[in-house]
Amino acid sequence: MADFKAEYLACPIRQVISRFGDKWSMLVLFMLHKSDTGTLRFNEIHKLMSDCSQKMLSQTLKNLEHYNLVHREVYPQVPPKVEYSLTETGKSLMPSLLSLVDWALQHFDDVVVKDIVRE
Amino acid sequence: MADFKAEYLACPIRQVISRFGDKWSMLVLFMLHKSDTGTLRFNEIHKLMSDCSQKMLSQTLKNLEHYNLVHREVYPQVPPKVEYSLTETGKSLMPSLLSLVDWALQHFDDVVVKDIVRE
DNA sequence: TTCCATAGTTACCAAAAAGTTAGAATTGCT
DNA sequence: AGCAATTCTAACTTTTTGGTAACTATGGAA
Repeated sequence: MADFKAEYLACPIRQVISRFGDKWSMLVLFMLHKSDTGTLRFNEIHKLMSDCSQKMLSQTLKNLEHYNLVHREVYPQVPPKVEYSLTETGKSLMPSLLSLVDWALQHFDDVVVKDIVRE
Repeated sequence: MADFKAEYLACPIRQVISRFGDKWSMLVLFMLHKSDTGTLRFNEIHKLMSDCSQKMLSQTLKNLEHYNLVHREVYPQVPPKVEYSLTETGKSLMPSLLSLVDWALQHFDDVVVKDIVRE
């Protein structure tokens, strides 16, 4: 997350990658998209992505909220309840993201199996 | 680049991100796509992406070749000449990638200016 | 003979990202 | 008093990524 002035002049790809190209962001967006109700609580997301630590999930959600892709709704209860959902901007990213997912599924053999078979 | 068995079971997003979500891969693909002839030499790419070091460019190209997104053609000359181009698989990724670029352009204000103005 | 160009590689170091573990905060329940 | 539930945060460590600068190979040209 550095050098924004340089990126301002550079390609939009750089902007996307540097902000959402981390290990978990796109996966979180996808989970929210797939959810029936459109919302998920912190622990629900965590269960869906159990290999993501609480810390990383929290960090990822904060980042997505900062960039206005995810909305965070806090209910003043004890124990706390926080619901996450996609914003309109977040929703607008989904077609592109799903397109990437489709590509990955179609080219699974070219790209993924290659690494697994190697062992 | 680890833990492929886990990823095999996981979401295709993970597969894409873990392989091409680095700082330079998508940018290289985009440059090859934009090229008139469809091919670019090492130094040509380097000039287009001058803030990418030789080492990183070399590494990135090697990775993209490994995953069959980029074709590497060596001409046995001195000084050496090596031409890079997109494979069919590489070309097939472009619509999704361009869709992401469009999204970034459309949501520039929501996402990018935010960081720049902050200073 | 020394230099040039091209396409890299290598060794070393710094920075960033991610993981682990522990614990904070709240309040009702037992 | 002690515990449970939920959503985090802090301190620390490890892993991964990226950057710099110097070096290699080749054969023709000056």
